[in-house]
This record gives sequence, structure tokens and C-alpha cells, in this order.
Amino acid sequence: MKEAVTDILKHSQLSITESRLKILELFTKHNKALSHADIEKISSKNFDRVTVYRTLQTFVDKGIIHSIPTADNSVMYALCKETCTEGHHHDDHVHFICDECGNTYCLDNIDIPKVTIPKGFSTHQVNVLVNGVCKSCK
Amino acid sequence: MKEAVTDILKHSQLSITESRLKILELFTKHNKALSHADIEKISSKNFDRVTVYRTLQTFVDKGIIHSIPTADNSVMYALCKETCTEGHHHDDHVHFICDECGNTYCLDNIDIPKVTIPKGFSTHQVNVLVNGVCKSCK
DNA sequence: TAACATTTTGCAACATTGTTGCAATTGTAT
DNA sequence: ATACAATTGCAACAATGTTGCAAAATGTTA
Ligand SMILES: [Mn+2]
Ligand SMILES: [Mn+2]
Ligand SMILES: [Zn+2]
Ligand SMILES: [Zn+2]
Repeated sequence: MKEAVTDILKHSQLSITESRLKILELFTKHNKALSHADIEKISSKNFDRVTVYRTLQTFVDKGIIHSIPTADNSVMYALCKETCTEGHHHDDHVHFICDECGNTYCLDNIDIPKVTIPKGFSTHQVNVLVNGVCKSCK
Repeated sequence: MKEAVTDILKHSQLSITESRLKILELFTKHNKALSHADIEKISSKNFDRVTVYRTLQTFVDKGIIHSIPTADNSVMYALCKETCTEGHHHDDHVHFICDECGNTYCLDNIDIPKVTIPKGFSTHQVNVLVNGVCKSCK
């Protein structure tokens, strides 16, 4: 497990530090999106708030995680797939937020639906955000 | 114009106050989503920050405006259609954010696409957020 | 219109979230 | 092991949002 995490950092040409290892491990262990607050709460070691902010920003920059817009405008982050690289995110998948447990999941298997846009408008990116009840909470 | 605004407040059983009139007028005049900061900036009279927060919350509660999730997790608000009522929002439309001018628009004419969700999941609400370039900026 | 009851506002104080500069520490390469 | 570069933690600050309460505005009734 720790191997995989180290490899991700190396692959992104990031130096291997305790904060990066621990925080990235949280993402690989929990199969769901995490907020800054989540990370501070569930992390064994108490990193400085600033370190967590900077680590998350670094991961986003490097294409390791992506941020997720949510209906309540809290900031969530989740692991990217291999296709994302520095400066080039391709997180075109549906995000599902369970109104029961509050967990946010990336639904990678679902196709992003085609959205028709008015004449004269052009599309860069489509975010689809579904609220509902997840499998475990049903 | 001011008539319409007054009517909306009456219809929602809200007392007619200067803050509510002015803030609601901003939404009817500007045909786009507004943030808390926008309102403080463009409003002629300088309302207290707290008043703006409370007015926006009241409008959301009453089904007059709805909040919009955005990719950068800033909080935006836009006018609801007539179908929204106290405690019952029906803002099932696409939101478009222009990456040039930064404006956010509600696309009411576009159909919300059908999203297929994995077995065992159920859907309450779908938010579709499109980033791109708007007609005026093209 | 005037008096009253109710609601809303503005202020102050506080809480939460995020940012920046800088010195001390840690990681990497020689 | 040493030297250099990058990262961390701290402090201070900025931005955003919340709460309690007294003053002011609004709606209601007489
Ligand atoms: Mn995702
Ligand atoms: Mn809308
Ligand atoms: Zn759930
Ligand atoms: Zn535009």
C-alpha cells in the first residue's frame, strides 16, 4: 500500500515527505472524497493546517487529486485516475453525494451525459453532481 | 419594475423593507447569478454584511432565489422561476459559467440530461454545471 | 394618525476558513 | 557527510460567515 503511494509521488516528481505520504494514503484508503476538515480529523499525525492546504493544492496541481463542486459549497477532493497529469485534468465523471451518510463518490463507470448548449456558447467542461441515497444507506 | 419586486415580497409574505427591495431588484435587473460580494459591490446603499447574508438566506428559504454550486466553490445566487415555493425548490436547469467574463447564467430552456446511476443508488437532485465561453464573449 | 406588537436591521464580538512571509527543519543529490 | 533546495510550522493576517442584542423600521389595530 505504502509502495503505491510513494510511487505516485515519485511519478509526479514530488519529494517524499511524511505529510504527503500520510495525506495521500488517506485518499487511497478511503474510497470517497475528503474535505480539508476530514483530513485534519482522521489523520493520525496532526499536521499544521497550512501544510494540509498546501499539500492538497500541490496534489491538485500535479493531477493527483481533483476538487469537487458540491451543492453546499464545501470543498471536497478525490483521487484522479491515471489519465490526469500536471495542468491537465480529465475528471469527466459524475459525482454522487449521499444525503444520508454525506459521503461523496466519483462514479467513473457512468457516462457523462451530453448537454446541449444554446447557439453561440461553447463548452470547456461539464460537471454533473447527483444528490441521492447511496447503496449502503438504502 | 419596482412593482414586480414588491409583489414578489408580498407573495412570499415578507415585509417590504429597503434591503429586500434593493437586493431583489439587483437580481431582476442583472440577468445573471450574483455572489454576496457582488451585491455589496454593486448596491447603491451599503447594507451591513449581516443584513445581506440574512436577506439572501430568507430569499432562499422562501423560494425566491437558489444557490448555485460552482467549480471554484464560491457561492452564487440566482432568481428562481415561479414554480419554486417555500421549502420546495425546482431549479432543475443547467448552470453555465463563462470562463471569460466570469458570469454565471441559468439556462432554463435546455433540458437537464438523463443521468444513469448504478444499481442500488437513488437520485434526489441533479446539478449540471457547464464551464465555457458565453455568447457575448465569443 | 397614533399606539402597539412584531420583525428587521446594524453593530459588536466571535468562529471558521483560507493565505502569506519567514525561519527552522527535512529531503535529495553529490 | 555536506551542500543545496524544498517543505514545514509558526505567526500574523485576510476573507467569509455566524450569533446575541439593542435600536430602528414595519405592519396592525384602534
Ligand atoms: Mn471525481
Ligand atoms: Mn439557476
Ligand atoms: Zn450513503
Ligand atoms: Zn462571457
